[in-house]
Amino acid sequence: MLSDKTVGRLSLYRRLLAKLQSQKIHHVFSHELAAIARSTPAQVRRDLMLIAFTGSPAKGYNVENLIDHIDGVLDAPEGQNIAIVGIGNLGRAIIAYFSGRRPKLTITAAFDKDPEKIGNLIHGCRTYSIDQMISVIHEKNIHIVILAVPADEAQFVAAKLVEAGIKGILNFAPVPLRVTPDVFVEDIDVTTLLEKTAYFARNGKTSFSKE
Amino acid sequence: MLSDKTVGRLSLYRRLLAKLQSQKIHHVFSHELAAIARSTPAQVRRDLMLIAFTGSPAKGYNVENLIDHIDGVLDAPEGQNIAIVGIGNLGRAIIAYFSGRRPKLTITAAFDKDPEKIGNLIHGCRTYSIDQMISVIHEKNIHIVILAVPADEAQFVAAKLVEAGIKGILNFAPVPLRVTPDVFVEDIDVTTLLEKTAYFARNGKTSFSKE
DNA sequence: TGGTGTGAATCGATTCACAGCC
DNA sequence: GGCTGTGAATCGATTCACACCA
Repeated sequence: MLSDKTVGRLSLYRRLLAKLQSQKIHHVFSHELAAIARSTPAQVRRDLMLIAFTGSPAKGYNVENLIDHIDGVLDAPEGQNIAIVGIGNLGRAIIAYFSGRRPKLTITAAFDKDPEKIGNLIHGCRTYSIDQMISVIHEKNIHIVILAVPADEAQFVAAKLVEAGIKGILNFAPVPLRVTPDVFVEDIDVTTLLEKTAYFARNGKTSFSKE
Repeated sequence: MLSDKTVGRLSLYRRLLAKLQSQKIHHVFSHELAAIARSTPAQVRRDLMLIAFTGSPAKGYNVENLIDHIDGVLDAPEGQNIAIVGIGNLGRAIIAYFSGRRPKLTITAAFDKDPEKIGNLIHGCRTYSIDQMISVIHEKNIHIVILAVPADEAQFVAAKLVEAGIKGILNFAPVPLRVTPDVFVEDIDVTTLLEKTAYFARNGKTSFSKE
């Protein structure tokens, strides 16, 4: 299985390669891809080696083929449906941002506890009551959820999601979720990330210095 | 200098300790803190060792003292002002979220290019034109910026921020920023994180399994 | 010559394991 | 007995360095 870090970089490479493709660039060397991805040539070559993609010393890597190859690794051929819970500013921002961005990942349902919001369409995505969550998740064959609710509701919702058979949670709530071990949780803890930024800005850690 | 990972965990510990404090819990053992932080006892003890905080075998760590000690490591005593660029749904969500949350980190200015938004107050934070950015950043002594603009504007704004002498950027734009090496950049790449969640949800990586 | 693919070396972070203490 | 503090061992990720190729 690929490591967390490698999967993250592959996702980034794919996005940068799509940009190159739109500029009619058809081949790229590891040092070129590394430069735009803020990585190193050796890292790029290692990552591509791990997914068994090969280039040629003469022309480097073929952009189209590499995109297709990464698609083959990262995407489910049949696509994956996603739900989002919590339709505040953050939830709306996320729906707007993802609408139409990744063809194989579609946000197909939104949930909120506010009765005012039930039935609303946001970028074509319908809002349901949290009470309907488990049945809608089953109906729509959803296995991944974006959790964008306040901290004090996160664990309650997470428990329901586990009950509904969810396999992955992208968690924006600043709370370490307790879930069964078969569920993958990716935390986005904005407070911590801001505190880290403040700490390193103040203590002069640069993107390059090692100490 | 503390590592990135350690700083992140200290920020999390502090938040969890504040919760314990509000529950009138005054001492905590490394295995207890580890359990609520989803970490390990050895990791907790190592992190606290790195900031030279000591506990006692009999009672564990004193919650109040540890919070104060982490404050001393992470916070600037005089506080740090923060600006945010880009007042869409995401920008508003972030301002609302941080308003009053960390006393030593205050969002004191917002910037947007939309003339409609200039002058608005959002949770007490005034919106300025991007044209005024450099001078306002100097006036308000801001060294940290949250970047929440669309991908195609991010590099342009980042260049201006570097020019303004910013030392840290929390970057929500899905673009690897090119900045001078004295600037610390923390990326929050939601697309990549969602793709990672989808990949591991599909391939059955659990929070515990190692393979 | 200047790139790829990759075993080996290195580096950093985590975990083990145990001495010392209450 | 069960905890802390920490040197040593381990593990995982990155980087080096070089054989091989066009």
